[in-house]
Amino acid sequence: MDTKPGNQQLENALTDDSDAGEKPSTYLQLDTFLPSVIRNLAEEITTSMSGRYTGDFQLTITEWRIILQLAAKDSLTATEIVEITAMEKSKVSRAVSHLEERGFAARTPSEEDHRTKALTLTPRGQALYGSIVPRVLDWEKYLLEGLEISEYRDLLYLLNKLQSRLKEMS
Amino acid sequence: MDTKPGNQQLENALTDDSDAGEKPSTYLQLDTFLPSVIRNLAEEITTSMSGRYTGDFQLTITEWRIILQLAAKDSLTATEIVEITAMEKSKVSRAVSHLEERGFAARTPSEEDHRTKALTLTPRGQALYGSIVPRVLDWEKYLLEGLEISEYRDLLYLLNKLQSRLKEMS
DNA sequence: ATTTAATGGTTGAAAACGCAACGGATTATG
DNA sequence: CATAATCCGTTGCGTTTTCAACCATTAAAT
Repeated sequence: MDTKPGNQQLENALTDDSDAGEKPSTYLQLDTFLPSVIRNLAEEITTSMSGRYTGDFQLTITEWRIILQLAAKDSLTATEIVEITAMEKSKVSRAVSHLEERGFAARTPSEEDHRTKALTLTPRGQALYGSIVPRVLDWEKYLLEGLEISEYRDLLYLLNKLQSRLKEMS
Repeated sequence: MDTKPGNQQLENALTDDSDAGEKPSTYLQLDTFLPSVIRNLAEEITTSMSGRYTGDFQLTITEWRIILQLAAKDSLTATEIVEITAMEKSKVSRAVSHLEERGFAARTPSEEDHRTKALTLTPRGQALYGSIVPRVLDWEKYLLEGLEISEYRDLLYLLNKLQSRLKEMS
């Protein structure tokens, strides 16, 4: 049944008598399970909003996320983006390459550390950012009509707290 | 500079004098921008937790998310999963195929509507679920030590409210 | 009834991704 | 110092994802 070779541990777990067949004793309540709730929400947000930059501007979500970071900090290193966004480094690397090819971003080798490169938005990249931001803010405004201002503040606080907790854990 | 043909709209936007060169007037505050905050958080949660099922059990995140849904509702249709998780339908389709090949899930053609198929976990799939859940709950418990119980409740409430808002919007 | 539209799910082809391995640069260790 | 270990970023390769087209079935419209 199992196509991949040599994962006896999997088979052991599955033929283990515990829980097999009946409803497992340890049951996972889905609608209060944060990983699911947050991921589903994130996915829904993305699909709802991404039309504002994928269509006319032909950006992938990954590229847009990188542009957001670069616009906010002016200059960043690839690993810094990785740390902030929790994306794979190869994913970042290739997305930046693509942005560079299209003239939206630039990679400048650092003076101090010759391993790193400073990533920046080109003027063209800033113009792109400037074109997209109003659309996105418009969308955001619409979204936030669903929350009281105090709720918005609380939500950000709690999400940040969770974020800090994850940093502690890793 | 632009490799793709025929997107004059993009070029128009970029050569438009508004915002070009200088810092755009409409600036996006990143650390209070929910799409970024939530997506980064979701990504961090995934990378932190996914080791609990990808390693020994050789499941992709997508497959695990589907298993979670099937375990919670016993029987679901592909589009129902799509609606709940906001994943692409082809993504779901192929992931389910894979789960079926490995004997974890089954597709049973529906009686009423011959277009749909009822998706279920096989006993083997339930056993897999039963093996993973404790690991995941263990991780969750650790994560939630970062929040007060009232905060946890508030967070869920607010995330749900946001979710509802998104449904309204679409 | 017959045609038309909409829905559920699958699939081909191209793009994007994830993992592991790598090369060059720096830091730590003996 | 030399040498090992670490770090930054890129790349090869196999897998997954995406987008659109598609088939089969059901619902709506004329």
